[in-house]
Amino acid sequence: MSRTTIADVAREAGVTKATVSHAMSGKRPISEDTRAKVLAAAQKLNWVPSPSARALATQRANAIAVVLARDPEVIANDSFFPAFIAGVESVLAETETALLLQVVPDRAAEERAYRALGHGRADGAVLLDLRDHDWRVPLLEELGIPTVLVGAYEQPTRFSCVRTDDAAPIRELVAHLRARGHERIAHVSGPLDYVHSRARASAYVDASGSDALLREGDFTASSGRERTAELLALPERPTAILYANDTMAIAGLSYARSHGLSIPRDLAIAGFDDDHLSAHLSPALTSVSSGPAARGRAAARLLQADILGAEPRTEVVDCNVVHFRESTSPESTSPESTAD
Amino acid sequence: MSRTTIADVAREAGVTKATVSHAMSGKRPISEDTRAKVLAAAQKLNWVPSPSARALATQRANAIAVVLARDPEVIANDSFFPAFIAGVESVLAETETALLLQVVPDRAAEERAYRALGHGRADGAVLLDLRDHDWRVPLLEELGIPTVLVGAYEQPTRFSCVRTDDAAPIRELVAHLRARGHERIAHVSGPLDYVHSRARASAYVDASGSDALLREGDFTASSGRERTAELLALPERPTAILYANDTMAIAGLSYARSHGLSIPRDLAIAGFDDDHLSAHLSPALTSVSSGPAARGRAAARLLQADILGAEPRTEVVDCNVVHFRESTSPESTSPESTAD
DNA sequence: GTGAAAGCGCTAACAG
DNA sequence: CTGTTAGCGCTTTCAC
Repeated sequence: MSRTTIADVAREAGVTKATVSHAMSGKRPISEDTRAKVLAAAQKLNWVPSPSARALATQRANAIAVVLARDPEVIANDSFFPAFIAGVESVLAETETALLLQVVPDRAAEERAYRALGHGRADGAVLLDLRDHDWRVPLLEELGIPTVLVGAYEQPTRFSCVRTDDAAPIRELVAHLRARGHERIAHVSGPLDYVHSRARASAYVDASGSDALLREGDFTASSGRERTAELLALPERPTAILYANDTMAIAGLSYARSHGLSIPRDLAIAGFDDDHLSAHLSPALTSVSSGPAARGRAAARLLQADILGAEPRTEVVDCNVVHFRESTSPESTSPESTAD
Repeated sequence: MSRTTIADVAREAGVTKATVSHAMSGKRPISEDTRAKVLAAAQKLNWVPSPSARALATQRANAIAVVLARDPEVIANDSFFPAFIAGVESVLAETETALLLQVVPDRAAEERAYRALGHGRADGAVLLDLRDHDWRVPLLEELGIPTVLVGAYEQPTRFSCVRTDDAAPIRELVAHLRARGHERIAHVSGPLDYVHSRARASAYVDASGSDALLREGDFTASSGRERTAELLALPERPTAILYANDTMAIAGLSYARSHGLSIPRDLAIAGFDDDHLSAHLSPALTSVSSGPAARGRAAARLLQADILGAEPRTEVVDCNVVHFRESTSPESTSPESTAD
């Protein structure tokens, strides 16, 4: 069961390990003759270089990492994450780079995970769900690990960023609802310590002129239900609710319906992230497609460039598209198609 | 920027590298005194062991791999995969094990990826979407890499398996439709070279008594649309269609509707994998929840046990639940809740 | 153009 | 109970 190593290949080809290494990498001139012999030997023995040995010697792992502090459960019901990962992988696949996905239970484990990256477990990291003064940013800066921040982040940083204009679609939605006569428009946000949740929430407050109808959710269906219940119990209940994701929107929709409200007649509803089935719901759900795949691709590209020594830079990926559907507009009735 | 190593810790604690190593792992008796000194030094220097050095020395990577030959695009629109990964991660998180996800463009790259695992890039592999006489199985057996097969596989193997009874829910669906007077029940399957697709298709053929209305799809919305178009163009068109996933079912549903059919009156429709939004569609989609998270957890457990030296074994995770909803039964009208 | 040898950071015999 | 010494498989000086 002992694996074949570079030494085996060298022996088979009648050269030294150094020659094999250079014949494969092309990092120094090799005669056509010996290169052919080496290639043949490697082929014959089915040799692949050991990633850990190479990582140890070069400090390069050919992998990038995503460390998640979220409950794994959330991954399953989130429409952003899978599409984002798909976008990342579509870029990584080109260079046979792997994605190291690590879910950690607590802060200590999270920190350990990032420190381990510095030792050639991965060459870079993607940071999602940033918070204000996120502790991970200075840590990774200190460790000197190439990193890309996905989403809004206010503090100065020398890392690459993938940004989107989170405020625009919210303004657009509020305007759309206003135009239809809605005056009490509520917002169920994501956790407000996330920068992106807060950016959207404050765009909402700006556009609607008040935070009286702002409620904080946590992206789960149950929080969508609960915040909706609170809002609908108000003496002057809202006539429209914007949710920070589709899962909460649908939970809210179900709740409202089970309490006798008709959507969108009695209550208009909009989601965020545009799950691929949202266009097919009844009523079709108005939602904002946030271009997760495009953002994943951008993040992977920036990170790979950074790893290869390019200057970090910020890229604004503007792929937010509001899909207006039945849940906010009684008249429109044909389900639209979703876009990436 | 030079990382702190075990040597730094040893120096700081006034002991040797070996002592540090053993103080951390507990693999040999250490006096309380020195252990405390070592721990303090490690803490002070924020030391984490280098995963690649450790992998090189122990042949253990503390990671397991999932290599995907699919188009990344498919990951984004698949409801099984994210939930499965979430299940896997929920088990791995307990032991700070990472998941190495690698998407490969072609067969050669796929083989290289598996061979690289043997060198301590990962300790084991999860195989999805098995085919008959899948070449990956003998390869991994030869490489001696602990592996778990998810889904049906007919050939003998010494690897662990996570199985489910794929036939039962199909039989149940066919019986359900028969009881409602349907006589021409069609099936749009997944690619028939997948063992699980074929298992379901043949259960369908057995239950329905014929393969005249069996069509092969590929899990994409467009194939759902096309196969539906073919079926509905038949002189005697089916009155019910079972699809191998919800994405195809919904595409079929849209197509049928746009051609003037009412669901379920003119055409009953059922999906598979029970996307978390399917219960909220209109009509709510009858679908089979295949317990992806439970299967992910089982796969991770079996694999970890195998890695630690346990005998491989087959576990039947029976978590298929058919959710009968409006798309197959005119009378039932309240959207049910989904379960894991 | 190629070989020899050192070393990446860790673990695991083997001594004491 | 702890120190010494080899490697794990690769890359990379430094010689030739």
